Amino acid sequence: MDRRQEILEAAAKSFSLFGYKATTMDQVAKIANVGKGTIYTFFANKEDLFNAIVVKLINEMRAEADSVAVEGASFEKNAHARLMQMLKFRETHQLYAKLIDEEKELRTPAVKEVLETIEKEIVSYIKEKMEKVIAKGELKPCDTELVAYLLFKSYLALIVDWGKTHDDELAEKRIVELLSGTIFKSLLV
Amino acid sequence: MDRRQEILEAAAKSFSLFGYKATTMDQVAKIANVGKGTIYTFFANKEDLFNAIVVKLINEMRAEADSVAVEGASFEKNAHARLMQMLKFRETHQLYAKLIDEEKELRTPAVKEVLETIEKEIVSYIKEKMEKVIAKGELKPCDTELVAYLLFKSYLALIVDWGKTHDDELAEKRIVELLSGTIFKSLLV
DNA sequence: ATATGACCGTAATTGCATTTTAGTCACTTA
DNA sequence: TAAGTGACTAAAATGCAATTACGGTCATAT
Repeated sequence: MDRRQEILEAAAKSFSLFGYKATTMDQVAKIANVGKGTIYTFFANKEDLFNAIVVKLINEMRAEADSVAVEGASFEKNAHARLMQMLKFRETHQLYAKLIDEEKELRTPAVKEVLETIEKEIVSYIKEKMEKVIAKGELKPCDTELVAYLLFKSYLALIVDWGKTHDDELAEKRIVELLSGTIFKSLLV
Repeated sequence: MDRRQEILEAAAKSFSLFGYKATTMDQVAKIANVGKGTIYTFFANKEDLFNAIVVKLINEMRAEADSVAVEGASFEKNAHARLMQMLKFRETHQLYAKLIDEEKELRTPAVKEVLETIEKEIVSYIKEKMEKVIAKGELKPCDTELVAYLLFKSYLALIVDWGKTHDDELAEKRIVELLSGTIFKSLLV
């Protein structure tokens, strides 16, 4: 079997299980059943290998977000479903969850960078979907970059941050009512 | 002069200059020109002394936020001015800025707690102002707790977070246009 | 009655020896 | 002879013992 692929799978497994810092190149080589030197014929260094794994993660996330959208549903419904799915992905996806934990506990710089990349990806994903819907005339034209950013940050605040400083989680219904009545409403034509 | 007051001033000075962790009780005693034991006749422990200082900080912040509001101006105008002022206060106020830095660098638990307290204070301050304006009939009744939280988090995202992952800061005008057209608009009767 | 600072146990820090790790490269293998 | 390997190296991380620094107390002083 293709050595590059074996290495990618081994690395994905190890990063998911132990995080970036605690994954060693020897470890990956052993899991992939290749010599350590072989890894360096495909990837420039550890970070390069890591980034390749993260590209896969981003694709999986996009696929999952796409899978919950419904053809013909309103922008609000689909954007909500997509954002909720991506935030769920943060906790569900073993590697993503591990990286968030590592960023909080270890402050590994490579991990911080990668998490920022993923968040930027989420924002541009939302922006992209918004622009499609604007082109269809369902939404008013607007500062899509900023609105997408605001939407993402709002969901992050309500779904993730709220729980950290309050005893009870927010009910999804309460969130929908809030955002439906404020941000989403104002975007309609 | 009143010993309690001397201690408070010395502590404020030291916390502002060196942060929570790097401030020692011996240090405070020396600056205040009292014996260390004297501090403990007024404050149960270091954290208790720290909290007393933070209460002062919160009052200063409220005062500054109140000072930029204009009698008779719209909720949007005043809320914007107040939130901008409080976010400026985060960077301007020596102690507040020091604590944010210490939380980022050192992760001192007492500092984390205190920063959460301050943020909760900001949210309830906004909530309080909102409810007054709703009582006057200028705004629709709504989930004030959540809207205040959303407003605060939105400003934090646009003013503070944006700059961390983008090269350029957001122009205040662009922010006003975004929020005016989305959240604020939807709150009007 | 109030204030003090020497004192105590614990936690943090320092300096150093040891181990681990990313990345290389001379050598092997097919 | 092109592709693959793992012993090797320099640098970084870790573990550890000795030392220092700190929050809080309390017997004594004012």
